[in-house]
Amino acid sequence: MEFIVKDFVKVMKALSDPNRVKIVKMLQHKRMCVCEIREALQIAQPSVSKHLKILENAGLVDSQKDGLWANYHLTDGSNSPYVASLLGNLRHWLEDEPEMSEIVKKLPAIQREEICKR
Amino acid sequence: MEFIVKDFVKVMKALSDPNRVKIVKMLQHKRMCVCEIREALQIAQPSVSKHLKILENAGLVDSQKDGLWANYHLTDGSNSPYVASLLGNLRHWLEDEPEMSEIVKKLPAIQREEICKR
DNA sequence: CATCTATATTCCTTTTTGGGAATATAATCC
DNA sequence: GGATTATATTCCCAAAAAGGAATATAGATG
Repeated sequence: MEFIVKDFVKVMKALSDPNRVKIVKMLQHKRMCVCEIREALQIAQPSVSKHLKILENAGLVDSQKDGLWANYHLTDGSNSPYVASLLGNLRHWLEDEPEMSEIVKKLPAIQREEICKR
Repeated sequence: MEFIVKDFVKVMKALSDPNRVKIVKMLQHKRMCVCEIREALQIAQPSVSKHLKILENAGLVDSQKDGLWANYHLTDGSNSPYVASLLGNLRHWLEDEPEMSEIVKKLPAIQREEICKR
């Protein structure tokens, strides 16, 4: 498999938005559905869907349908060395960052059943 | 030193443009002035200067004035773990990529003295 | 089948980005 | 000092990106 500049740029672009970086960091902790992410980031649902699509196209995340819900999770990066490396590094990068810590702290309180239905 | 999401995003953004990635890859081979980069990429001089500024602000490159010339070179990445990691990986990433190989092949022929004066 | 709900898509607006022409700046050379 | 030259900056335009409201879609449930 041949990787070209465009593939690399696609991964960099995917990670060059604060909200998308936050999504990746959150998914390190648990798989999440769109409305959970929406609640954590406090942005509109279509925006979340679009961010997820960009991350998916870059090979960073994948999703699994479960009834009405779409559960998003990080990939193993086996399809791209850039994805593998970045996801690996992001395990420790930004781990103690204030903005991230705050969101991660909120995660356990975000329960799908209580948040959706809106 | 504390690194926040914004610092990470700045590095990703800097590397999310094909021309800037090419500049980084070229600088792995030799320090270059603006007009040499301009010749290699075939884009206008102000565009080169602006790309270099973005790379510089992200901590990826630095420059040294030498008379009229500004010699740009890669940093050692000691100011940011993200820069260090990415510059390290980019030593081997895209190394045999067709678009990159072509540019690198042209590098030796690009001589400052013959190219400038335009 | 009608309704509800989670997500995706479309559409529109605002902001950001990349590009180049023109201009400014600073160093060199006569 | 005046001309030349390499680079930086400004300005403007076109394309891309991010955001949300509205809408479409698909699965679940009565």
